[in-house]
Order: sequence, then C-alpha cells, then structure tokens
Amino acid sequence: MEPNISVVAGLIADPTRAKILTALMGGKALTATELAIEADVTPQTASSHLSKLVEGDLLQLRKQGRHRYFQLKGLAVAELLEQLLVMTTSAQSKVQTGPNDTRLQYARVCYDHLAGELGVTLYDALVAQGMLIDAGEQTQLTEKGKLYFRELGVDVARLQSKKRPVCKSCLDWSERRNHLAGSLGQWVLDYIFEKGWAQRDLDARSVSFSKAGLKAFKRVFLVEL
Amino acid sequence: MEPNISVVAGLIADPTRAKILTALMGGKALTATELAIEADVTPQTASSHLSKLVEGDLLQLRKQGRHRYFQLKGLAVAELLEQLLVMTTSAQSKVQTGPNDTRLQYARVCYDHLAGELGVTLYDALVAQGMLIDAGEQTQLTEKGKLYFRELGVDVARLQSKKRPVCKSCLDWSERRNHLAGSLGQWVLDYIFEKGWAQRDLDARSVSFSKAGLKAFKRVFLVEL
DNA sequence: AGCATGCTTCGATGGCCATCGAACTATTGG
DNA sequence: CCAATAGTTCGATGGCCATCGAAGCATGCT
Repeated sequence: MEPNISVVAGLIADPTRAKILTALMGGKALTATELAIEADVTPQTASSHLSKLVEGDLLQLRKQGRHRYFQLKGLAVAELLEQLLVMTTSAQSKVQTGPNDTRLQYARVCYDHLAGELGVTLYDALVAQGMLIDAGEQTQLTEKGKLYFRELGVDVARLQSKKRPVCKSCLDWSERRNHLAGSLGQWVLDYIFEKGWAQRDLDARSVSFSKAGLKAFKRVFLVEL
Repeated sequence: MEPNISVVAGLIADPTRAKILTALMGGKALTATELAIEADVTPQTASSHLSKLVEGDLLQLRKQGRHRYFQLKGLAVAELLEQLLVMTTSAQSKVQTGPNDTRLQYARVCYDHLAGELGVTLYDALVAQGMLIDAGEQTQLTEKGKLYFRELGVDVARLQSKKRPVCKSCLDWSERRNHLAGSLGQWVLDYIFEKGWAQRDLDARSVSFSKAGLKAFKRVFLVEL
C-alpha cells in the first residue's frame, strides 16, 4: 500500500549513500569522517546522509567519546546489499578487474564472515570432508563437523542456543557460489584474526593473509588447493 | 566503485515505480494502461517509468498486437522485492490490516508460486509427510515425494533437468516463514488454477479459493487444518 | 477509409534534495 | 582553560526528475 519499500530503496539510491553502505559491508564500524573520506564528500554532507540512514534503520549508531561509529543494522541489511550486488554484477559481467578487485575476489569480509574465492574454497572443503551438508541456505552441520569444531574450541551448544542459524550459506557476488555464513562462519573469521593468520586491509573489506597464516588456515580447515 | 547498486535502487526508489513493481509481483504480465491505473498516474507518466524499468533490466517487455505486456525480469528481481518487503514490514509490524490485506495474507501469488498462510501450511504439510526435507533455501524432494508428485502427473525428471531448482523455500513477508518456491512450487500453483480450485483476484496478487476447491486442495496435498 | 484505442515522445513546470561554505557544539588532551 | 579534533546545523545554490498537457504514431475494429 504505502511506498515503504521505495523509502528504503531511496536510501540506497543515492550514490554517496551507496558508497557508505558498501564500505560498511566489511562489518567493521567506521567513524563519520572515515565514511566521508571513503565516499569522497565533505563531513557535512556525510553527516546528513548518515543521519538519514540511521533514521531509516539501515545503520546503527554507537557514540564513543567524541567519535560516532556507524555499522550496518542487522544481517538483513547486509543481505539486501549483497543481493543488489549479485543483480548488478551479473548484469554487466566482464568488467575490468584492477589489482584491488583481485584482492577483494580472493578473500574479503562479508559482514561478519569470510567470502571470496577462499571463502568458497573453505565451504567446499568442509562439505567434501563430510562436516557440512550442502542443502541450500540453512546448511547442516554434521556430527563429524560438530566434533571437529568442538576440538578447535567452539562451544557448539552455545552457538546452537542462539536464534541465529549456526550454518548458513551466502551467495558470493564474485564467485556466484556459496560460502559459509551463520554464527559458525562468524566464528571462523574471528578465529582467523585471533590466530593472526590475516588482517583486514585499509579498505576494511579485503582480508590479507600472511604466507604462514594462509598455510595454517589450509592445514587446520583441511583445504586443498 | 561504480554506483551500480544505486542505479537499481533508484529504479525502485520512486513510489510510482514501486507500485508498478509490486503490482507485478503477482507474476501476471500487465499492460501499460493497467499499470498506469494501478499506480494512479497518467499513461504518459507510466510509460516513462516503464521504459526506465525495462532499460534497467528490471522488467521484460512483450509486444502483442497493440498491447504492451510487462512482467518482472527473472526471479532475482522478485526476490529482491520480496526481501525489501521483509525488511520494511518487520520494521513497522503492527499496521492496520484491512480486509484486502487479510485476503492477501491468506493466499497470494509470489511471482509464480503460492504464498501466504496457505502456502506456508502447504509447505509444512509436505515436510511433515516426509516428502520434503526442510534444509534451507534449496529444500530437498525425497523419494517418497517424487513418487507422490509423479502420481499427480508431474514429470519430475523434466523438472530436474532444468537449471532452476525443483524445490526452493522462499521467505514469506506476511508469515515470516518458508513456503514452497522453485519449479515444483510453480507446478503446484498452475495445478490449482488448472483444476479450477481458485482464481486470481482483480488485484492480481491474491488468490481466491472456492469452498470446494479449498477442500480438494487440502485433500490432495494432505493439508490438515 | 475512418475512427477508436493503446501507447509514446516532446516540452514546460515545479518540487525535492545533494552539496558545500560558514558557523556552531562537543569532546579530548595538554 | 585553551587549542585541536570530531561532528552537527543552517542556509543558499543548483541540478535532477516526476508529472502532465498536447501532439504524434501504431494497431485494431467496422
């Protein structure tokens, strides 16, 4: 009835706001000025956009000292954006892929889990090892998988008690295939940073593995190249 | 990088275009003037919007005589819109629900399959009977299910040979639960109309069952109330 | 042929809104 | 308490675009 969906779409429709939103796809909270720089506008302009995005429930605001941190409000927003990316990238296909895009394609953060080529490889490896059953969006964690992750220190029971699904597949916009999302996907990404295998790049979305880190990652998660 | 996602969002951002798009969620192709009336604008205005939507790959145009029929271009578009509906309806929740909304909530078309309360009930019943395994987006059809639908006259092998998944769950914006999509979901809806159990309403989205049709539907698909 | 219907193109109008300069508030750090 | 940094509000400007009237083109009906 009322054009509610056009309101949300309108928030994404502005190029500057779209830049801000995609910058936040990294899952990391960013300050107002960081976002202004990212979107290449003055702080005033960014401020106006940010208040609109918060008002429209697309962003969440956390005040901390004299900083204002912004992040995507919930998974639904991230999924909406990812879906938009899927649509737009499928439409044009063969675009030029600079070095930055290559990095993004190899390993990047999708809200709170690992995406890109490496994310897809991880997902496939877990399925091949019989730890996951690939059954669409709500992928199943097998008994073998539970055992395995428990050994790595995952409190599987605690993850299962939450509302959020433990395993979930998420369509990758660059690979067009599934990668691991859900609370387990979040845990894996946290584990990678915790172990120091990789770090976020400046653009906050791509993930840089060290040589040793990549090796360790592949060993632990049984990924073959 | 490029504001491609903002372009697509911009197409949905205009209230008139949003009305047009949601009107087409019924899956039925509509003419330019029908859409103009639906969106409450003059034919000229609608025409301008429609050409933009076609240009932007959101709609597909079929010329037929002196009529121009428009429909959503592919499932991806319908899914994007449904996702937007999920977001916006969850945000406000308790809105007034007129009689029209009630009808929509009970049984409606979601692009090419059955949605609403009845769609959800059907889905649950099929899972309960062991014909489907609920495993997220790419729900599995069991052997028992294949047998059952084959008896109803479904050429399961032909459905499986297509690129489109046979079973797929789709999140319902009113029920917030899964209903059956995919080529099998499409088949069920076709079957309902073919058998004369129900017909589309004027608004092209809600589905009206006759008393006998509803009874037959529940009998055939083993739905208990 | 001639009229009606379906739809589009063109041009003018008006409104909305993104942007930035300037000035203001708030927090931190010495 | 002062300087610096972070962020906001206000007001003016300019551009984009949705809308509709008028006119034009195309198809179908008789």
